[in-house]
Amino acid sequence: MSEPTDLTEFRREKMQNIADMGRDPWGQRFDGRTPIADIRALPAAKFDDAGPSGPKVRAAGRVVRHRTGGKLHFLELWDQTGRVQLMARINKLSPEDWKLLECLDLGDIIGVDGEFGTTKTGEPTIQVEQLTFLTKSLEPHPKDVYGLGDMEYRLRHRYLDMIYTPDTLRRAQQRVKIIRTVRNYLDERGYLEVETPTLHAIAGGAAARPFETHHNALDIDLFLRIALELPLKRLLVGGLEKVYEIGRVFRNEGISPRHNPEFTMLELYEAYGDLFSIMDLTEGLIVACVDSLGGGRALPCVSRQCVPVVSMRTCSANTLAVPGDAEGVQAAAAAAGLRLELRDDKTGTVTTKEHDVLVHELFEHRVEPQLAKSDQPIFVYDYPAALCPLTKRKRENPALAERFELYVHGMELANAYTELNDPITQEATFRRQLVGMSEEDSMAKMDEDFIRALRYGMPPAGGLGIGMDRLVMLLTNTTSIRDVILFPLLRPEKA
RNA sequence: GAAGGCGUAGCUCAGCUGGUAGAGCAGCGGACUUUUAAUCCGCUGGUCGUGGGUUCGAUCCCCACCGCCUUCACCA
Repeated sequence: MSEPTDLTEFRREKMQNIADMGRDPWGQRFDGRTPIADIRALPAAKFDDAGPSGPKVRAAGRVVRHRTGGKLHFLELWDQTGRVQLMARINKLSPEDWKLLECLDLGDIIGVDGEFGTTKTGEPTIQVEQLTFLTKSLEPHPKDVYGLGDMEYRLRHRYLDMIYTPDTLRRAQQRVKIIRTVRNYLDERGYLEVETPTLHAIAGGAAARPFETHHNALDIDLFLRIALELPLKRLLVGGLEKVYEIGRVFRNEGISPRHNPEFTMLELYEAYGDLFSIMDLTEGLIVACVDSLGGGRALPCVSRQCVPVVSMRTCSANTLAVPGDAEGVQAAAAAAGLRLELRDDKTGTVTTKEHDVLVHELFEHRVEPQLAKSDQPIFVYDYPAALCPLTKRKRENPALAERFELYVHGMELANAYTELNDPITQEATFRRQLVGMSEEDSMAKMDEDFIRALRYGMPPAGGLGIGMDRLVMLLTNTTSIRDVILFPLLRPEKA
């Protein structure tokens, strides 16, 4: 990548010096080390050459600081659990190890054996007695005290970001905890985790542009999945009563602080449930995730009483003061600066937007910003049915769908339905969606097999989708999805 | 896809209506056995994102391109 500079030349020289001493610059197996966090938890007394010695420890890690002196060096050793100071005194080391010490650069990986204790100033420290060289770092490391400022640099050198931006590693570890908590929570309640295909012949289950690919042997075009929904519902037909999948989905759309082209989704289906049983589950699940990180429940996401359940209609009416009739909505939409017409760029056709679409746009433009101001998580329900093709309609009002979304700090965190299991209605909504769809979107073809599966009979069910990346963002208090995805998509560097 | 901002040493950043670049840290040499942003003395380090243009002269002004960031659009 970068051309050799003087800085790397010096490191190469030192690598050669190490090899000339008969040490391996690339190291060997190193058994019996203790994680630095565990070492720091040991009882530590002040070093005393005359008195009894402290516990002998072995640690391995990366040198992230060093303060050299004539016959006394201080270093800092870093591993994934933390940092600890090393003290190297010339009279405690063999002459060979002292020579090796003088070949160390920032970023080298070493193993140490020594006594654990504290220095004069009380700093927990390993007094090094034996030094094992494990890996030479040939690239100059950033000086960590100022941190890494440039986001592009951090993303293109994520490995350095993990070492020198403590939050990056911490969040990666918290992400693991959260996902494991979700699995445990669901497993304990009898949900089966399954894996369904990533390559789909028809990209269904959501309305997003898919990535396209091609299978050579079958000579067919395939799509990376945009949702997990349709295969999982087939499993409900097949008799699995509680299923979930945590998997990567791919959407060929814009990149933003809340969107990455590939992201991790939880989808879950529960036979004989509905959106309210799912609401309970969602709360329990998220609370379990909050608790898994320790640090208490900073978010008021504890019980149903604390979580307002807001109807989209009520919400719209309160915030916008419009009646539920079509004229009122149109007037409010116009006042909000929304376009009332829909133009198809390909055909040039101009059509009036449907009432339901306008309600939804009003919601997004006028109500969502209000939700963002709320400290409380909010379940929003009573979505216009036209916006929810996979959702069962309310029996008492078929214009509304049995769907809720959970908003936290204005971010859509979860999306749930009472699932539509009526194949006749399902086919009709699919057909309605496909009418007038542009050529570009025609890959969202009717999934005939899914309809067929419904005709065989899918039990009434509740379903849930949670964007895991956004959940991690929420629980780790970050505002960019790039902070919770270790390798977000970037344009490749030029050669 | 649109608008705005940014790109200077290994890292973090200065650089004044245009006179071919500075600091701290890192690095190199030296001193130092209790430092922890160690300190002290000396030194090195740059195709100022890339390519054009204007100008006697461009890091600075103009154009194009590349990359990142922010907002918007897309994302039922």
